[in-house]
Amino acid sequence: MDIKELDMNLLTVFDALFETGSVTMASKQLELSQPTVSYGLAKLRESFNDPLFIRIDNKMQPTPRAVIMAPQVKRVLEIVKGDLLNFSGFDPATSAREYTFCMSDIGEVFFLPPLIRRIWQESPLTRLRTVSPPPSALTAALEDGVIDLAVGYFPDLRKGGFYQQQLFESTFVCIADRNNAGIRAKLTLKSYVEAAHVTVHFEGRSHELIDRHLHTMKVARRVVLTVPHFMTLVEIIPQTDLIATVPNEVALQIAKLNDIAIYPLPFEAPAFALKQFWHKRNHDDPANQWLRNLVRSTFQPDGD
DNA sequence: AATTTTCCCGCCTGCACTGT
DNA sequence: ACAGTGCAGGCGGGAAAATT
Repeated sequence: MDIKELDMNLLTVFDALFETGSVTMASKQLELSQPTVSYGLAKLRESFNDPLFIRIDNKMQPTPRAVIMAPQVKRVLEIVKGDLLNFSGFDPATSAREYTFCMSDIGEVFFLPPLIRRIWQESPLTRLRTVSPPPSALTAALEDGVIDLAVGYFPDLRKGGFYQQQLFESTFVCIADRNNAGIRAKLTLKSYVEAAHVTVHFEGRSHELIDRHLHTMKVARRVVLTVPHFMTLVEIIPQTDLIATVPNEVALQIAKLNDIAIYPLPFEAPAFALKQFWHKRNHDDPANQWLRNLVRSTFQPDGD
């Protein structure tokens, strides 16, 4: 017999009949009508080409074939009930899944170390990968499931079908060499305007925020160098008189790696939100939910 | 070409009844 | 008293048609 010809629901009828020895009792146990169980028994008889249960007085006695089948049927039902229907889908302790994050280079430096610690505490077999696709490709990569989570500043992710959650708010500061000739103790608007600037044009586009802000303030700065990575600043700043306007977290990371000075901007700097983004296809995925909760609790000020 | 909608057929169920 | 059968109604699945 082909498995397609067997109605799996009939196995529960078989099991109830074997346990109760009665069509009526089996129908009560299964919450079906008595004729339904009788019809089910007829189908079982046809499927297995055996009477299976024979009425002797007022009891349905199993045939030798039914006696052999009974423990096998029970095992199948236990597998379905226990392993298939109670499938929670994800256990961080045993999961060996690989997750792909989208982050800027400084995002990797800032977000990854604490995140890796938390992830491996709960899920030691998990593997991680970070990528920095261009903004035009990020949407498709999240949609296609190539990227599980984007963490940082991604103003281009405005299309429908995405969820986002704010982690914290950041603003800008200025970094410069401690012995920068143009700055003494405090950064003034005059020295800011007169200084030579290095800017970072990376895919995350946070630089556009400060550019727009300076434009509305009608403040012109002299940009003499543009680089694609924040990490370049680690070596450039201490070796030149260039200054850079960067997110606060970037400045703190760079200051850890080289001896640089951090100054508040001589004007009110715009704030911007660092968020995590995910596509709706991953919204209900238990593994992605676990990952998002971990990111949230690691970086949200009121997270646990 | 893929997805959604519609329609039809077959199966399941409950009721009523007969058989054991 | 309980198993089994026939019948009618309702529902679901699959195929075909329509739509995007």
